[in-house]
Amino acid sequence: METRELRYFVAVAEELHFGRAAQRLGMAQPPLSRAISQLERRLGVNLLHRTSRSVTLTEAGAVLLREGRAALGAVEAAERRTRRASENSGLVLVSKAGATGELLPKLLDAYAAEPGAVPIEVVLCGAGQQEALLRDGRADVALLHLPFDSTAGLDAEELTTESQVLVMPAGHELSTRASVRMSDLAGLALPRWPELDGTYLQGPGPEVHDATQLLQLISLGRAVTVLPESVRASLHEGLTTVPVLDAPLVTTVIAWPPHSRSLALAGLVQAATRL
Amino acid sequence: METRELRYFVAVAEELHFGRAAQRLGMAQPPLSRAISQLERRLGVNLLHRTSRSVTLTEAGAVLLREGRAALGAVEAAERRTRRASENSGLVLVSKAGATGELLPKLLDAYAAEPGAVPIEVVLCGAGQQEALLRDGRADVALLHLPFDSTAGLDAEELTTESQVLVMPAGHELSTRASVRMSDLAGLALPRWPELDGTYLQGPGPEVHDATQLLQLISLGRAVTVLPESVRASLHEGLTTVPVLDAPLVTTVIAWPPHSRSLALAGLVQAATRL
DNA sequence: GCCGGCGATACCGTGGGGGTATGGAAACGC
DNA sequence: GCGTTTCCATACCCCCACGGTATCGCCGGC
Repeated sequence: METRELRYFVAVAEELHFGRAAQRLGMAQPPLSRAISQLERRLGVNLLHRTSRSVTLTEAGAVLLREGRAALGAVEAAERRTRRASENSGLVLVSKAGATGELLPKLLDAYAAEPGAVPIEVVLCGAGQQEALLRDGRADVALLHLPFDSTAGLDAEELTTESQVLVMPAGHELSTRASVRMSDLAGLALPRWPELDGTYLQGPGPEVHDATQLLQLISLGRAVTVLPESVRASLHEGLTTVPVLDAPLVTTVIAWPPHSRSLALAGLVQAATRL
Repeated sequence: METRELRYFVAVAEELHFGRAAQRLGMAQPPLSRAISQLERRLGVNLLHRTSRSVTLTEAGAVLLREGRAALGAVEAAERRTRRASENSGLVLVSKAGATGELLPKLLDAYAAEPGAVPIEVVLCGAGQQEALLRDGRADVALLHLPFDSTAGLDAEELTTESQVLVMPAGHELSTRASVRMSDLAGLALPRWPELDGTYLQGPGPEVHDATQLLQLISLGRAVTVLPESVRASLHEGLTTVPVLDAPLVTTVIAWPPHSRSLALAGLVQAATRL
């Protein structure tokens, strides 16, 4: 199977529409139709249920969509990492915007002080994006927060564990409490984070994709939220916190794609675990 | 990058010889040369140091070899899993030959008794091969033994933990001891297992690649070894064991590629964790 | 200095990937 | 019910790029 065929199939499977998929791929619809049928014939597998009115995935098609995306990611990663290896341009570290508190600057300082340190480029992204960046080679190493992020398919080392606090505007009704429990938060407008596929579940509460955005919404009184206690270091005026006793503990880990330990990466991980 | 180009590069990088690589690929040498230079030009990266006498990898080339193999594995996996999904032919479970004792039959029985169980094909392979089989889609789920195998890049659930015993012929000088320590084994002919790349380190002791082979060598008095205590259930006459007090504990885990939880796989994992 | 080995270059033929035009089936409007 | 629209498949054509053969250029060994 060629990556070209995979790209074609993924486009069709995502659009469920040959015309739009062809447009997205910058080609005409007939060759795309032909390419997909050829792929099906070569695999000996029906990937799509077609009527002249609609296209849907077969079970095998769904498998190829999932596995094909991963394979395309791996190919892209190979390409990007090769390019970067030739430029010798250090490491790319990705973290959620606004979610690392003091840890990230401390890590960067500690690592930079090591002999043989390479430049570290820091990329901040929205929630749930780090894994995709690692997977397709746009990043080499990530700071993740369990249990929100998943380390599935990654190597990881634990760095810190912390409890969580409720973040709210200073005048909020719960702000005078010494502590709260999750049950006290029932009915409050907790923000909704994107799912793995980038969409949002239905529900009350605003849709957010990074911490800055979220904190601003809280300042405006449009939301409250539960976050790791380290955010207290970076709160503006007008926001206050109280501990949430029974919120899950948050573990910050440093994670990287398996089998891609360069010397530089090993040094960074070592510096991180020594913090 | 097309998978064809990747296959070409991997062949050349492994052979370090255009002629042999071309032969392996079933093509003539000139188009291969051209394809590789095109790849280098398109990537904007030098992958090979060439003299008219020899070919070696550049640093970037080494990265592309590593990442390219993984990417090709992912593409193959996509293809195989798609085919298998269309035939609806159950799951393929891989384990080291002779290393699972009672656990494997118990797991298969327990799972088969569940409603909606699919057929499980069992593949037994040599040490250190399971990960490759999972990676390229020839298997869906594996039984691994920590700390010998690695779960890097896989999802896993722990099943059992056990201590290790020394396995030796009945008349062996240590067979009368109630227990031994690792230091007692210094100088004995411990067998050598293959490394991740399938080669063997230099050293005394025979080269082995599965437990059956190993037990036979022990019967012949050509080796002794340290294995998880569950092997005692499957030892023939003439072999005996004593506990090794300070050998690392062995954890058996069930592992699968991340993000490939089919319903059938989820059922199998659940059955395994309930054992 | 000649030969042998190896990678690069030159040149050619063909298959397949991509384009346009059109067919054909199904849903929708009136 | 018939025209219209929508959307995938088919028919046909063109051209590029992939692969093959022949040959060159370089280098090391006998």
